[in-house]
Amino acid sequence: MVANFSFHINPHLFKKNPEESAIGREIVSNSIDLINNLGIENFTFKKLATKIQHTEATIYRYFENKQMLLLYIVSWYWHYLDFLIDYKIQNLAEPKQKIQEIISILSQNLSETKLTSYYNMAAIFEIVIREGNKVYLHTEVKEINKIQLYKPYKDLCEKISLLFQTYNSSYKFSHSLASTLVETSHLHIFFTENLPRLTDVNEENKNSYTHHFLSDLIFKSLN
Amino acid sequence: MVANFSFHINPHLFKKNPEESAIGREIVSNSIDLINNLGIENFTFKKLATKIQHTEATIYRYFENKQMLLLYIVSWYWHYLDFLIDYKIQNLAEPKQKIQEIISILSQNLSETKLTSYYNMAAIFEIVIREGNKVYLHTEVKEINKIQLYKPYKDLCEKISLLFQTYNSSYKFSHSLASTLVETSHLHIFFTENLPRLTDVNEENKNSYTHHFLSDLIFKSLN
DNA sequence: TTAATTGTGATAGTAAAGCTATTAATGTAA
DNA sequence: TTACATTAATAGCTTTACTATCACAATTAA
Repeated sequence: MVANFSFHINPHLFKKNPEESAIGREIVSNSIDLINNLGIENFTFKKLATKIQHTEATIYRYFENKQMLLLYIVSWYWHYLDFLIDYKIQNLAEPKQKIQEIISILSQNLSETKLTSYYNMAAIFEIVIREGNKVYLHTEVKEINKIQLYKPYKDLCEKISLLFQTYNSSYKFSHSLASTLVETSHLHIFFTENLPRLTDVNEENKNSYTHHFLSDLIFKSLN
Repeated sequence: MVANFSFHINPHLFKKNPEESAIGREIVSNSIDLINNLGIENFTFKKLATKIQHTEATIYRYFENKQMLLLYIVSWYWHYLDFLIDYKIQNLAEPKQKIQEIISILSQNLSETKLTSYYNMAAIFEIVIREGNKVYLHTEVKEINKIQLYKPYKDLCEKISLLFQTYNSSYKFSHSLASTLVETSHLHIFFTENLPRLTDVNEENKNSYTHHFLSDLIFKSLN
């Protein structure tokens, strides 16, 4: 399926809406590739400017700094996930099936769950896994939270949390379990690839490992 | 209890061992306060140099860059945790009690579990919670892993994992559960403080919340 | 005792990163 | 046609990140 996603993005994320001009779209789309290749620490607006044949100052007209651009990309992912979850579970009858589907999406059995878009989705996933929690793990978290920039993440957790409640209304930690599911899925995809001794992955179970672990974790908590 | 911890720190972490000179100890001890106050992104060797009345170049004689200094601090914490766990569980008979004790330590019911040291322990904890996973969430993770700089973290997970196995030998994800326990404890301490809607914390359960959630998560997984 | 060696921190840089004030060009409205 | 507003480019500045070299003191060697 090919769709043109357009989510309501919090205007505090940018100085000028990058969706509304060709240069803006070039900035976002090329930054996704560049951040993925270099990592956010080595990524600079200068390098991006060179890549898209414009000047640094032009990029500063759209984004306050590279951290805001990263948050823009990660926000886009949160909205995308929210949308994808709705899309995937709408025809499933049982809460259990819906939860299983969410776990599948987060474990990235990608071929089946991916929706394509204008952006390089594989690069966005890698960015979110490696850089995602840097958008809140810093000293300005409270100020950024005040202007609602983490709302899409909270909404996503709220959605998953409600499903958990539907499945087992006596469970006391549904929000925590939802955020833990999202965070643990990202970390585990990173660990299985880079630090496998922090997991129990091996050659045989490689493809399904993260999915199995997350299913075990979530359903044992909920039952 | 007051103790003078001295762990075997991997020599790749520094250019010159900071434990072996007064200036080296000043560098580490003051960097802990400064990184805690500024965050690793705003922390610079120049600011640290000003604080300790020496030059930037002096600091560069000890540490390659601020990321290595952060990894030094986080490594110190991993060793400390490993030591503290041994110290706290040695007199406990049952695996269940031992696991409960580890969860207590990680939930930071601090007053009881803290061992004091030359360094500002409260600052180290805050650094680990906010900056800890930045030491591996980057593009050079594989090179750093090759020179064994994550070994103390892996050893810590191995220790916790073995306890899980003793408690329930049929559980298949003991390493994953160990790393998830450590990571989730850090994230949840951060969330309850800064992004409470990602959890189910409230005014009444505030103090014990993280501990309850982690206990529920771990023992349901293991039973 | 003097000369050579070694280990230390200080000085003084450079290149890149991060950001901004000003100017120039283009499009729109009166 | 002129005034105004929007947008990008130019050129800069400050800070960060890092390094080459120097100076000094302690140690050792002749």
